[in-house]
Amino acid sequence: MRFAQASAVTHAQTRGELKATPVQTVEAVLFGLFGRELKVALIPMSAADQAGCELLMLPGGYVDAGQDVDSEGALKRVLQGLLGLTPRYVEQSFTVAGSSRGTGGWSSSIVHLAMASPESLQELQAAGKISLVSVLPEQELPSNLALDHADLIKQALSRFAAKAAHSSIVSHLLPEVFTLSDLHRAFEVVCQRPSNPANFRRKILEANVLVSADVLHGSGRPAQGYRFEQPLVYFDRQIV
Amino acid sequence: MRFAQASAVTHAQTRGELKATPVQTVEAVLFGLFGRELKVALIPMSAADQAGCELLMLPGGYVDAGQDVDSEGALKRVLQGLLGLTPRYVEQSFTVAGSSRGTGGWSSSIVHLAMASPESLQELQAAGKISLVSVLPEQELPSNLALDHADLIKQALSRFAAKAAHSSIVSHLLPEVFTLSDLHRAFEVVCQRPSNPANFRRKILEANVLVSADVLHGSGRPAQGYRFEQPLVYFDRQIV
DNA sequence: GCAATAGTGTCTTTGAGACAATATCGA
DNA sequence: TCGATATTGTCTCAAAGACACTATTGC
Repeated sequence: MRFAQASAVTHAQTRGELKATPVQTVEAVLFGLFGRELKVALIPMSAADQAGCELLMLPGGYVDAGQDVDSEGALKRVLQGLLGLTPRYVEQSFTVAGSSRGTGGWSSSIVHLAMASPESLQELQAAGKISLVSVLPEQELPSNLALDHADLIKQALSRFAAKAAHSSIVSHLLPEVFTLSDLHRAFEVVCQRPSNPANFRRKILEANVLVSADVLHGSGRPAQGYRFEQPLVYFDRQIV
Repeated sequence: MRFAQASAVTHAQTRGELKATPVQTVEAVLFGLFGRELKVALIPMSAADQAGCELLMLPGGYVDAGQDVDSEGALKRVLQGLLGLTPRYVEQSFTVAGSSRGTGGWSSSIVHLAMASPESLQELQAAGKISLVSVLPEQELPSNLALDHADLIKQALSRFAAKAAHSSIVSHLLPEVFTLSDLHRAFEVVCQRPSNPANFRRKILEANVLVSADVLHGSGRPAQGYRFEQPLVYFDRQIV
């Protein structure tokens, strides 16, 4: 449906009925953290669009110039409609625009970085609404991704990792209250780089951006729970 | 012209003749380095668009879905048509999209970071085609900027500074061959932060990304000329 | 007790910053 | 010669990393 319309516009335009009107979409690279695995939520492409094989694509849709006030608003509306999901976090990441993206004409996609709780994603997967695919280092993404969406995921992850290294953005992969071990694991997974727990602890505490919360009980010694004072803070130095 | 058309689309859409079709433009925040002053090139808004007073705006224009292959290509075409200028460097920076930008409806602008030689900019200014305004720290931008363009400049500069701190991107403000003092000055100006010449020299040379060129003669002791081996390299650490 | 995870202390290495000293040109 | 800028050397301090050690729970 989405991409069928894109080619329709192109046809119309070559016939001269319309001015060259770019198609504009918003897309989400929606991440969830499952233990040490970072996963991306993808939706099946509607049967109308594909030539037989089962293709996956990023959740997204058209901007509605009538009701959307900005791109993040547009994305939230689309995700709500598509999946009934309100992500824990959404931010505009980058735009990919051009006429050779396989959409049949000029199209412009504003790609967003989004995060949701593993519970909500697991539920959607159980309901058959999304597929969760791992984005591990070394490992290739599945080959049945539509258009340039594999590229978009890689780009989004790379920007996510860059921002994660010196900000608290990974916190949105975790519950409101978390342990330092949880936070450390999130940093390691997103930045794709191991680091020393003791040093991590020192650096993050010295940054003075965490406030203590309840003690959390797990499988070993109970750990101090923390929450971030602010939803997003930037550090002076790299944390991991 | 540009923004008049934007409202036309909105009118059409409220009358139901068109689907809600977002307007899409590309814009350049075009920087030039003049000694220790970083300046941005702005063009006068056409008389048709403004209500009397002289407004300035970023050079930019509509995407032409027929001939543009990507946003950087679109921007280069627009700058060539508007100013006869081919910038030394262009890269997509960020996108601003929404319905409350003063353009009379939903519009999406892909903002680019661009750089040109001071000579070419000076020439365009002499020909009355552009105004050059300084973007110094502390100092406010002029108040006669159209729409949200003052914001766009600030955002672009902030991203430029962030990227400049750990990459060689500022080199495009300089001639092909430059001295370490030149390069140091460019880093200081863009990152808006003074740094020690000796330490800068050590760090940039240890990065092993410069190759020696001819010796350059200035007003004191002649300096070794250098060029970058690659057009854009990322450093492990902050350079300034 | 043991397994498992949380948390502390400390040593070493590296890089950042300050700054003095020396070098080489043109006038 | 001097003024101006380039270039080198070295010292200090702070942050990063490695790693051994102790602490507290459940079983």
